[in-house]
Amino acid sequence: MDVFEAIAEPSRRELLDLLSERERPAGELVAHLHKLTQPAVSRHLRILREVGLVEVRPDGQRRIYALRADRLIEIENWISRYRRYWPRHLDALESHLAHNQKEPTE
Amino acid sequence: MDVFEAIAEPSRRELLDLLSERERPAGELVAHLHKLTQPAVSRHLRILREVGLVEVRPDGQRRIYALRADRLIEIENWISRYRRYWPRHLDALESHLAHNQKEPTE
DNA sequence: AGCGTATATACACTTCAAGTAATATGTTTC
DNA sequence: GAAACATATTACTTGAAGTGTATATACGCT
Repeated sequence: MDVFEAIAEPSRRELLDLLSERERPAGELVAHLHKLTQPAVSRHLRILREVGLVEVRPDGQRRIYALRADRLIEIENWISRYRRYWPRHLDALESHLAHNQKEPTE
Repeated sequence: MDVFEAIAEPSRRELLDLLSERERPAGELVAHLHKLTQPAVSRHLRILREVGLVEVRPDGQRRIYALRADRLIEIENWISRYRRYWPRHLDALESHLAHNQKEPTE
């Protein structure tokens, strides 16, 4: 699985978003992704680790996960060539962001 | 299927890259993606159309496909929050780009 | 109308991703 | 050492996603 496939799954993007705030133990991540069971989250974390998007270190019984954003540059790499299509969308982007933040999440 | 899932498949990214240069008829796209059969390319084009990343217009027997980059902003949206992790990677990014362009494509 | 071309769709199949329950493994606490 | 805790892995089911082949459909030309 590559970086693009890794982020295609919404749960893994959510994990990355959580870790972009700060490193967290696995259990905390499980608590946030309440739509999934603990084994499901564990599997997603494993995929992210294998792809190189997170790293983990033991802390007693716990496993502390941290973001490792280096390979996300591959996404940046690819998407950057499309930026020229929306030079006037920056305002729209901000509106878009505001709109998303207001919408309720089902 | 959403935008992230759409670009997870390398063939579809390749199609988008080709169309970012200029609009092209379906047959030209098939000719470029020689790893896939014509029906396989047609299915990928259909997925891209359904997700809203390309649009098509008839031109006699041919179908002319064009990029529609608006929804790629969702990728930009998401990846932008990770930019802060590589402030010093811009040079590395350029090196990375150069390296990729030199590598032979299998 | 028939034929050729361009391209979309149907069908059959394979692979594997995603989920859960159960279980295994390692660490800590008592 | 047993029990509790934290979390990874296994086994299994389901369904999605990918492919090639065959075929259908639309258009152009004669």
